Amino acid sequence: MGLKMEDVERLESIVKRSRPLHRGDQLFRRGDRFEALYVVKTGTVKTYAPSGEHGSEQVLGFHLPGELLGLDAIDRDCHVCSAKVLETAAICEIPFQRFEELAARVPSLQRQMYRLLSKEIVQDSEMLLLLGKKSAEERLATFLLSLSQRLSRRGLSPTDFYLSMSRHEIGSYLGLAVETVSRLFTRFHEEGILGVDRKHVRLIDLAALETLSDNAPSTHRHQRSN
Amino acid sequence: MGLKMEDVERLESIVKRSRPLHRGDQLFRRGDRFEALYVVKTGTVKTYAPSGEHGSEQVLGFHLPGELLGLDAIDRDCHVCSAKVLETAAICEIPFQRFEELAARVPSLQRQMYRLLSKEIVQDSEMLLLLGKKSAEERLATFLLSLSQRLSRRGLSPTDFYLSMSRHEIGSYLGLAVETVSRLFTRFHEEGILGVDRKHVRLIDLAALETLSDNAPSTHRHQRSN
DNA sequence: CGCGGAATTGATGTGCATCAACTCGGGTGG
DNA sequence: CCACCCGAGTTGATGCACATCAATTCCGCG
Repeated sequence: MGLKMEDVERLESIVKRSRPLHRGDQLFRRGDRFEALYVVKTGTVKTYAPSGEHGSEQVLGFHLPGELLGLDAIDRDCHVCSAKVLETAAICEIPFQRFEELAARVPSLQRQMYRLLSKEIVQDSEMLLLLGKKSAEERLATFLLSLSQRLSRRGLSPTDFYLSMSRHEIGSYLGLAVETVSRLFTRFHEEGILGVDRKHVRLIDLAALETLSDNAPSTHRHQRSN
Repeated sequence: MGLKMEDVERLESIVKRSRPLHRGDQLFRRGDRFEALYVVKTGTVKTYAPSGEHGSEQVLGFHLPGELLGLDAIDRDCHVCSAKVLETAAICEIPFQRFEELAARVPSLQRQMYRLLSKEIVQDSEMLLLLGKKSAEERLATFLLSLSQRLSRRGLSPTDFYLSMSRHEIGSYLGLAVETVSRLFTRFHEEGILGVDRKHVRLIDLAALETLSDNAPSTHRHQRSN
């Protein structure tokens, strides 16, 4: 992380460990006053925002162990999206007020915070590219690879994992209809790229996925060059 | 801004004013070492990243007077996108190293910086919603309204402005083909929502645009509920 | 065991990309 | 100052990727 041991300790001294949360629990809601940032220790959390008025929602992200959420709330001092637990989760809470005071005295922590915020921006812009230019196939491939990499970073299997989100949520996140997501899973399965059993996924042909993810001439597709 | 006068002065003391830049000039390129953040004083700048390998690009944003760019580079210490001047521009440069030192001593500046980074994240997530769920019509309406608001914030006319970007760039930014953008301009024009003459735009029916922007039943459209 | 939401699968429709001319304007050089 | 050119923009015709609609099927759970 680039932090000294003593700094890590100081950081930990202000962190609160929350009781375990369960599927469906809300971590925070759109409009809630901004109190703290959250770090996922185990489990999965999704962030989402309403879209239109007919109750539909846009999934903004999935947060796996080791990942931070709540950064959106700093600007207006209140959350602009909601966060819901998808899979029994342990979450740490970092009171922002106190964190800020600490950061002001610890340059390396400050730096780290800037980096995190910046990384978030970079990731969002990768997502813009995905939504703006990629085909359905490319999107799902990219999504699966992203999960794979993020899990492996935490020492979990990069090829064998559990999708704690529904097909519907995957679709919303990727800008696709549920049915399209379902069909793609089936197709990837048939093509021997992955094994699917309900919510368990086993990535078999990583190389193929990467090819699909970059630019995907499945048959001889029309490039969306825009 | 929420900064005291003296703090503003201290900030200004580290800012460099660059010579005027002209259409086509590069402010920075993907891969360039991260040195500074930039503030647009006048003119317009676009940020973009390559996409695929066939030379096409994804436009990531347009930066108007008063807006900041370069935040993406903090994370990896190098720029992950390129920035090009669209319209003769005056740009201020904020050396990040020195800014960071100053911010560590000025809490209000620190706070402001966090806010800016957070705001960027919020805006990106609004863009995700746009690209993930909105129709072509909604996208263009949203885009025009966004320009309108941002210009008026700077005291410029919110209803009468010049598009310094090409139709192609608008399309890339909104995830649409040039032709679609062109057709929409024509349609909005015919419907009396705006006046278009080449790159000059005059917003006539703001209310209509806002309706279109939120959710657009042009005829009796199919909701993309995802 | 039986209900209900999630997922799959198939049939159909459509919004927008793509392909293809054509026009327009602005710059260049004769 | 006009003829030419070339890239940007417009407009029309066509096709396709994916949404939408419509049944089933498949669990998970009370």
